Amino acid sequence: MAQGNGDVPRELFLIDGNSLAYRAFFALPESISTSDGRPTNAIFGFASMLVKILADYGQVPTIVVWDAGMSGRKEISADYKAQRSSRPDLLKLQWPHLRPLVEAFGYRNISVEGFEADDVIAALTEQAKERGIPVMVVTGDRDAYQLVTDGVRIMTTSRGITDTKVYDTQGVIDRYGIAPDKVPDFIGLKGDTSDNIPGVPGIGDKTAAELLQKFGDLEGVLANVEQISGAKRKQNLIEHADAARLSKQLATMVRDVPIDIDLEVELNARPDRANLRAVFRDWELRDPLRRLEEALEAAELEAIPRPEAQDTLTLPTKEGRPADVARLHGEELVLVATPPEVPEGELLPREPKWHFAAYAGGGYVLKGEMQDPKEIVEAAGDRPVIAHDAKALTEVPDNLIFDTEVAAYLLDPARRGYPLDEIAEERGIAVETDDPLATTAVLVKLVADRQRPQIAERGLTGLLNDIELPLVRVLRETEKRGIKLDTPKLETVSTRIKADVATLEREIWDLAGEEFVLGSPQQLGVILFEKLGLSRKRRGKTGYSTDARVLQAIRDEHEIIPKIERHRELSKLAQTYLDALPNWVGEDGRLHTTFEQVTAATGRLSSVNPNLQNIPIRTETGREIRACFIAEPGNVLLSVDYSQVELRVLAHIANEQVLRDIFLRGEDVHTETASAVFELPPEQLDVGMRSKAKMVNYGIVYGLSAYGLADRLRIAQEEAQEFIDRYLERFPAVAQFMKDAVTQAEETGYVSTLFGRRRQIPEIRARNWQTRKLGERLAVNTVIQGTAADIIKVAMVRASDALAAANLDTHVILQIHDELLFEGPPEEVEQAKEIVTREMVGAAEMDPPLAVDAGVGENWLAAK
DNA sequence: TAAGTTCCGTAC
DNA sequence: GACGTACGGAACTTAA
Repeated sequence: MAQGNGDVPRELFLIDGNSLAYRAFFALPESISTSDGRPTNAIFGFASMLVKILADYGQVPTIVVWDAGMSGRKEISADYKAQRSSRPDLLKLQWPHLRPLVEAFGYRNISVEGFEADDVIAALTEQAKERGIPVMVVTGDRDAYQLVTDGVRIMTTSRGITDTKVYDTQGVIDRYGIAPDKVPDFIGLKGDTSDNIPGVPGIGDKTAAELLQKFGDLEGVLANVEQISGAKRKQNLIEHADAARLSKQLATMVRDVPIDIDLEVELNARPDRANLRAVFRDWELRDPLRRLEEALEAAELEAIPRPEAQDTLTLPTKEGRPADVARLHGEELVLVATPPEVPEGELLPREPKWHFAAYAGGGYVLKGEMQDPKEIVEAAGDRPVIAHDAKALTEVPDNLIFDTEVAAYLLDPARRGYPLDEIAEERGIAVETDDPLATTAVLVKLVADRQRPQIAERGLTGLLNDIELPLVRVLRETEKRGIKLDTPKLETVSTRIKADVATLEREIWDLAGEEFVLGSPQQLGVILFEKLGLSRKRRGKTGYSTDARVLQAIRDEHEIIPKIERHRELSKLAQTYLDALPNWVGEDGRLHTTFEQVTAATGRLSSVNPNLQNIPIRTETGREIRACFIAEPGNVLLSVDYSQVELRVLAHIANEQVLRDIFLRGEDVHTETASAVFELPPEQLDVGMRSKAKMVNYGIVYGLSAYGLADRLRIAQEEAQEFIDRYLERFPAVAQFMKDAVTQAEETGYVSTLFGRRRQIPEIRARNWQTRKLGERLAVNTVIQGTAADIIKVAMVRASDALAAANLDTHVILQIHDELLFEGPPEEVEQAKEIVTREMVGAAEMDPPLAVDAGVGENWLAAK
């Protein structure tokens, strides 16, 4: 097996096939069988155990060893394993299928004529030890504890078949009170009923361990029998001394079995997935199959990043200036940079120095200091650049051809983060230099080389090159430009709102009869539901729920409730926006958010520090806050947002003609949906019908459930289900699309957007019903939300490019999922609007086509 | 005291 | 528990 220098080889699993098969057979009811009546309890248990090992330890090299004789023990004792000679019929039927099962896992079956499995295991363990390969012996036989030593562990099954325990040397001592090498002496004294080894009568676990601790080994015990207390025990030891010696002999594993096997070859086993699934299906091992799929997927994720060989790469570094990157030979230049450290207690160092490192694949890494990250980016010129989170360089290189963080995101968008050392380590990449930053530079190069084929295999190249990488620069420019906040206006709003909040607080305290922390749901719950005795609705994990829906439901029960609702609304706006936003204003009077490109699992962007994607608009006070986002004097804001982009995506992907026609006719989609579902002309619909239809439309996008819809529509679950059924009847292609998305997730483990973005959905194979249902919703929602995300990303790049190409001074300043906000001179806004509309509508060819609404204003509210 | 969790609410 | 994706503030809990 290929191993890196100094790497510990992977643990070799040696499984006692006979022991495991018997365990499985007796542990599970004989009623377990296939639908055509073939018994499968042993197969089920055996397979479950192998899956369990796969799940817990990954694709470990494994050899399953079978008995092929008695290792000469019958000659020693005619009674040895006497009761096992009659293998039950039901087990006999299953026996021939166990070896093929093992092979399907990619594991090796071994038996040596004339020898028992545990002796073969003992011999293999010796061989492995000589080669420094750690071993895990899997067996139900206690004899095998004698093999345990440094680098050799034992896994035993207890109660159920897959309920396992692992013992190392200390584990054996803790469990039995003796060292592993004394196990034969131990069994010699106490016997082993399962193997018909007699031992000494009256001596069990405790006494055997006690005697061995005192006298060392069996011979020591027998030699000192006079010192042993208890007349009966002494007599038994004397009378059964020879039986004890014989028992010890039987329990001692033979370690010199002649085996011709190349362990190095065995260490590379790989499961034959198709065959494995077929075998599991054939034996109708439904539950084990589900766990198998989970384990295979996990093993796969582990297997991809863990390549065969990876030695630690050691490289020298050279000090230099940014301009020296020109001397690095190699086409692609890796750039990394870290900002100046701010010393404790100081605001800024006197001479802020960035550190940089650059590497191009040659014999050394360039490292050095600079005043500004621009220096290194400028020095790179138009040379192809690779980085990990290029946006963090503050200046995006002209020719960014790869970004390891973005690539890692495309490969697995549902992860929480992509630290370089983590994604390198997963790929078995190790680098050493004399400088951490230089090491980072080399890691980026090696990781990129690993990721490129993975990106290509999964069809993600276009998404990366045409969408995500160009977007990096656009996002960075958008962040830099920022958006102006009308701080004085925000201040006046803030003063007024805070006064209102204070007034409300006093009024609420008066009504409650005591002062309490209004912001504490816990305290509020006590006041409302215990002191005032209002009707309790839902309970959370920790107490009463006091959320907006609960408050609304009990609004008429007490005059305190509307005040609390109002207080909630205003205090929320005050602390989240009015208080927080001014602190983020830069020296230029503008807010500069950071767009996270590798955070949302669906492909959406997110916005942090501050989050400018959740600025209020729905309530009146919220709209006042939104109006504080303004254009620079002399400029205007242009807001262009997609109209019903997700439902259009749904109509397109699902190929749903009825829904498509609604858009083609240009009608209001929710009204038309209501009309279709309620079978009424639009003019006969009441307001409630449209809002219900709207909720169902959104529900579909989110992966509708009857419960969720019932909850939101405040109707019975049955009624909600009926409503959904009618909807899906009217839009049958939508129903089909949902099924297809779920099926794809089940079969492949992931779903894809229109642009090929992938998201793994492990939830779909969960054992837990709730989690599986969640997986189904994720499958549906990710396709729609993800495709919409792809589209606006394309639009953002296209619009930005087109505005620049037209020499306009209008620039994008925010992206809010389905909306792009621009700022520019009023005299060019009409042209800008045309360009942006054209580019957004043209971002994807769809049927129905994309459509946008545009607005212009001095502030964001007015522009919407 | 710091870090993590829960609840809640804002956006799309 | 409970229809998707986010971020974040405050209260509260737990660890050190």
